[in-house]
Amino acid sequence: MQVNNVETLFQKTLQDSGLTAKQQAVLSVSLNLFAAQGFDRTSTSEIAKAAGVSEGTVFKQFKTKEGILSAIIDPVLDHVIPMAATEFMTEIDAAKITDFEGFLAYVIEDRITFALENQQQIKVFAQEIIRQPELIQTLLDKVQGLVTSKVGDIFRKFQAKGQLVDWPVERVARYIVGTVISYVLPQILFQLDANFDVKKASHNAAQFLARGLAPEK
Amino acid sequence: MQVNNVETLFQKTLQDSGLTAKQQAVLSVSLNLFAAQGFDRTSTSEIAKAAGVSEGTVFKQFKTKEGILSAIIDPVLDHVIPMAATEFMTEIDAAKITDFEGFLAYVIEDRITFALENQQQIKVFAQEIIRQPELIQTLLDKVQGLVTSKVGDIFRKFQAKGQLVDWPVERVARYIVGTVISYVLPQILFQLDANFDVKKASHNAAQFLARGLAPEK
Amino acid sequence: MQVNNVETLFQKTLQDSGLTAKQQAVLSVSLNLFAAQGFDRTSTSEIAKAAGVSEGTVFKQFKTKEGILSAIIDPVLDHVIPMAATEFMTEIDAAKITDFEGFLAYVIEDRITFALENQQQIKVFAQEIIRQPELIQTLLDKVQGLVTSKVGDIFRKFQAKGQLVDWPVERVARYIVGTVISYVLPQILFQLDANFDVKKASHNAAQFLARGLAPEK
Amino acid sequence: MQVNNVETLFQKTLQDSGLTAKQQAVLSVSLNLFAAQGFDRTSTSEIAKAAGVSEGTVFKQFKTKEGILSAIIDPVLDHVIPMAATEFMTEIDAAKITDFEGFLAYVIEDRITFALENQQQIKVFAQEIIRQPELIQTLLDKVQGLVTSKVGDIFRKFQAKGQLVDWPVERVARYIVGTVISYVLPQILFQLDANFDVKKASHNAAQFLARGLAPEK
DNA sequence: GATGAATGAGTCTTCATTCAT
DNA sequence: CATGAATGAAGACTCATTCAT
Repeated sequence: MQVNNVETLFQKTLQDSGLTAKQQAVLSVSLNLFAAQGFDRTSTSEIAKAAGVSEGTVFKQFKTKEGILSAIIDPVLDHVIPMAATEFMTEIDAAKITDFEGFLAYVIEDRITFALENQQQIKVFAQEIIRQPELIQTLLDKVQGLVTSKVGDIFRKFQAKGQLVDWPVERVARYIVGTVISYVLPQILFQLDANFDVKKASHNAAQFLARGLAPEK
Repeated sequence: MQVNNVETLFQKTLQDSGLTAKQQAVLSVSLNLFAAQGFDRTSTSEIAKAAGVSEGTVFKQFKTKEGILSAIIDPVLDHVIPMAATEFMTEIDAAKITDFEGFLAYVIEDRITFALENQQQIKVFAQEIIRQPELIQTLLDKVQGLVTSKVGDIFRKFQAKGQLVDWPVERVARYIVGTVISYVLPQILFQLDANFDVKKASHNAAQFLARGLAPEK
Repeated sequence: MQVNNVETLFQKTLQDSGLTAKQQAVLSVSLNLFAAQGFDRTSTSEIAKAAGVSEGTVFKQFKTKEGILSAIIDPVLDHVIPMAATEFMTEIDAAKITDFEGFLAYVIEDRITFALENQQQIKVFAQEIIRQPELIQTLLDKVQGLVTSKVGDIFRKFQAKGQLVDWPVERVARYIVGTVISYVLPQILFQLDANFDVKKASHNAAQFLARGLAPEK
Repeated sequence: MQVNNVETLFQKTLQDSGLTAKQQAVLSVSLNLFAAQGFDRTSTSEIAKAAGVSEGTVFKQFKTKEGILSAIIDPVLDHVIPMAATEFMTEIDAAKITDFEGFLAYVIEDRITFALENQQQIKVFAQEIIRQPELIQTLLDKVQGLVTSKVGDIFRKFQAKGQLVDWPVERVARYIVGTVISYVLPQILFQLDANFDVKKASHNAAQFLARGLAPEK
């Protein structure tokens, strides 16, 4: 099964970025600190100390503190998410998965795993989105075009097969996303459930969704 | 239909609090500023200026900036939410609503309305929860005891009537909450949908949930 | 033996002052707080709270914080010390004490006792003197005229009797004062010696001084 | 004659401290301001302005205002005083000074000179001791071990020679210290005597002490 | 490129003092 | 007289940012 790992991709981005080791340390450390205590509660001197560099170095490359945040968020927005989406879409071979519930189980497990593996970035992103609601539009713009048509195709295929209710794509997507989030968000923001079972959660969610999205009798 | 309005309750709390008009202004202004730009990005001098009081006045009553936050959040935690939950529970007369989907539609509309009317507090709360994950446990503790048994009773009644699948209460609740959130959260955090139709949203959500939570054939 | 108790005198001053009970509480509490933690480190709100009065009351009578200090120090300067000095001088009956060492022992014990009984005022005074060196001149002016002639007379009497070296009054006084202080100051500022024996200390000091101030052979 | 100059030692400590010129200016200026107007009455902005640096610079190095005080007091406690004591002890060659009064005159002049040359530090120290009585214990601990045995030896030598009364070391030391203080303290805290004659004062003090501490006939 | 000392605007907070009730 | 809410100037301290080395 495919497991997207944004961290790896992000780090590869780092290496390809031409940044020195110290600058990469700054970014890496900033990601963790921002995720753990928030952007506003993380000082640049804290970053410098944690990264083992001077305070000047932090600004040499990124100009401002916001610049560090951008350097973390932008590549996610520009490359990681699109790339992940593309890979994801490519890999989905709807033809092979004829069963809608099976499709859901696959997708959900994949996305939950993805999310859990990238808690840090998601946390930073989530915090930033609260402060900059326009970010979500940017995100939607990036992903939507890419995903919509493909997802729409898939949904239509399942609808044609009589496995999916005849609702608009957005509505169907909303319930899927909402259900996945009800599992993922508590897990990411607060580690409530220490022994969280991704497999079981995905199966349960898929089961519920398949029923709720089954076509009218 | 009953519409809980936390704002009214909160302001009543204010009036009963023995706070002077100026102190209430501080709290009121702080709520709006914290919601709009976040706790960390709101300075006490900004609050003082917006409330039309001196900076000393802000601290005379609330001791610290965190104290203001507590004065906003604590009553919500201590009174508003329990009170709202009680009222809500009391009002639900499961006997009258024999139809599960009707029950859901009622509950969902009520809660969406509640949430939309209290965007500010919820936003402040949401931001604070990210920084203080233990808050959610406090919240759960407050509400759970109150809600669980009653909700459990209702669910069991619908299960007995053959309108609700025989899943654990938590699982059923999770899907309901997740679905509601998928409507409410975007609306609160980013005013994406200018002309959001609560009635229609509630109906749709209830429809989907009733199908997903229908008993096995 | 005569024991001057400035505290009693001070409190009598208070009662005669026409101050209300609350105002007296303010002064009394201020004395203790100033002695314990210093003038600068004691806030007026702290005084108000400790005295059980409102913040306004503190200023009603004494106008400023410095005013409180003055209300504590001035009577000491204006009445207590002169009165104590007068009493002291009056009581000394040099004629009866023909022995210089006996005279010293008497005086020293009396003054040490006096000092220990009035640690608070002395501490406040000491702290204030460091900040306002001119205070000591005021103090000297008050006491000197009163004491000098009398002390001078006594010294001259002992010199005439061949029990006291023929040095200027100031020089003799300096050694006496210095020696007494070497016993008293550590005791007042830091309670070093828990079981301090005034009687023995006085006797020792007198013995030493009598030898050092004995006339040349 | 040996003249300890703490100021020089302190400044050497500064130079060895690796502090920049600006930081040294902060310390130097703070010493003078603290001595002149007290720690509590000196604001950090005042220090910054007087030192010709920004307020941030003051805190960059010393973290807190108390940190500045520590940076002034600690080296005195840790290095200057022990060093001065050692030098002092080393230099005393009791063998050469067979006369107890001569010994006293030497010692007293040396210490008075030392004190007068370091008025500032002593004033700051004195003020701080009133607020932190435990400091004196620290000071005693530092010096006592160093001094006691040596001083004890010297005293015993003079006692053996029949030049010093057979009293406990502490008692003898107390009178010497008390007498010296009676000359030094007024001079340091209030510049009462503009043309103070160290030589004469030392001689007088030594003369008095030698008589008071002469062995019993 | 990296350093870290220096900056100064800005933050939270305290406190002596005033004044309407 | 007494109260205590309100004030605002000042205080200690932080922090993003700059720049000479």
